[in-house]
Amino acid sequence: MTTVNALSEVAALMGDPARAAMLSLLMDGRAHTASDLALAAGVTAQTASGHLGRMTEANLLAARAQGRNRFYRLASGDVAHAIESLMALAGTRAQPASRSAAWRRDPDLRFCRTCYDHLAGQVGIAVTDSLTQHGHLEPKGSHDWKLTASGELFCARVGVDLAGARQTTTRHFARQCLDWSERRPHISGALGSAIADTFFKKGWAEKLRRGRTVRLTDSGRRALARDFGASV
Amino acid sequence: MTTVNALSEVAALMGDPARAAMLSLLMDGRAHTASDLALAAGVTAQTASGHLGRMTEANLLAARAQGRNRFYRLASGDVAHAIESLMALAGTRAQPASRSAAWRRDPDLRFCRTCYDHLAGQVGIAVTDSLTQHGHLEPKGSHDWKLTASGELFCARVGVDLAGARQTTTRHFARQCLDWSERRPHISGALGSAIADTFFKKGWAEKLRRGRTVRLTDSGRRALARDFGASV
DNA sequence: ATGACCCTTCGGCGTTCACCGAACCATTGG
DNA sequence: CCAATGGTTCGGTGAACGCCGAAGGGTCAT
Repeated sequence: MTTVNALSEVAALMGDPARAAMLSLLMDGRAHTASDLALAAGVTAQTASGHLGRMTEANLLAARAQGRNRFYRLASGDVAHAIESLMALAGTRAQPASRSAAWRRDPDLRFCRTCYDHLAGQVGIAVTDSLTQHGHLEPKGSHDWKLTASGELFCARVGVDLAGARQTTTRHFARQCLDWSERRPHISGALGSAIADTFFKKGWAEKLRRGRTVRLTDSGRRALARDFGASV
Repeated sequence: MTTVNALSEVAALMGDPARAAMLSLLMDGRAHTASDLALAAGVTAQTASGHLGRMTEANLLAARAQGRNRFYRLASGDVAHAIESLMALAGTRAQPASRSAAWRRDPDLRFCRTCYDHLAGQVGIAVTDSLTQHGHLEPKGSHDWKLTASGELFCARVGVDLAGARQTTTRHFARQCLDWSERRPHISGALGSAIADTFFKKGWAEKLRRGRTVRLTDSGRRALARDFGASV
């Protein structure tokens, strides 16, 4: 009974078009101002404020005041994961015709994007597949991965900050996150975040100014081939 | 953006308390009747029908008519995954299978009964599972089974009158029939009837005087273990 | 201070949608 | 045949909620 109410309440929060637009923008993992989110949702500031308050109240968002602005971000990776799962469902809703139409509309987003703080899309899947195929990563249960001994060596060689990822105790270490465009799980959690950080820090990838789209640089493409044995 | 609208639409479907209650019940992975779901949601049959129609339309549920009943189940594991992700946000977990009042009203009926002319209940499912797990039977489409070459040999060895079953041209040969109590398909059609006949002819099972309840004899229990590799 | 900017709270309006009563098919059993 | 059961469709009603205008409280500049 309680669990049912909780399900409907959180789903109803995501079920409003304005709130969904806000959440969609926040899927880039960055913090956005209230007015920025109002603009993205196509509503006035008052309306947006109400939405943001409710979502913060429900622990979907985390708020932080800074000067005159108020910044909102997704409260946790779990929230991003749930949103991604729902998007995966939405992708299967209308099968072939409208799928290919909506599919081609944003090929860059499909190719590489941030999902909260880790990589998603073809690149995210390529990284994950490389790790599993080389035995660095193994499925553990239905929601997690296990980093093997060879995986630890691999991280050290490539420069992934494993120690930093292990420091956070409040967070899942290696999580399976269902990719909405590829429809297969990619690596998320603290490890997924650390891997993404490596990509950004080494200049292998860079976030575009607007949206969740990520551009894979030439050196990133070479790194994928050299270190991961993958091509995209 | 198309993906935003799709997100809000699917989330809004889950956001209604009545629909959430239905989905929560369906998380047990089984198929449930429309009235069962109406009861679980605490709404009338008309209201439930509307909800179920909308969720089926959106490919969240799959419907299958059987006799007077209409069985609904989650359309895919992805749907279950998304629901579970949403439940995780509220810190609660999917509830295990809940036993209704009708469930324990007649344990014998649940154990073994006739469904028209073939076996149903735990025994019917055990027989069907044995055949599929040994590669004798394969799903064909969404309503039929295919009897493999090894399945033909198995029938000959156990004494199922395959030739007689093949004679009837007016009837489906190997049909999937959704089990009322187990909520999974068991074998029906001419082949299911022939298998049941074998059980009755060899004294493995006998129909009780009244009702559809069937009693599995001791020799039937041994035959299940010996010939089918199953235990109930 | 004064204005400009950002955000929130309040109140009233309008649309949406979940709900049920009633009536209408379909299947089954006697 | 008819009665019983399960399910759906239709129409009207009521409440919930998203929306904006107006007003108020912070924060930063000049």
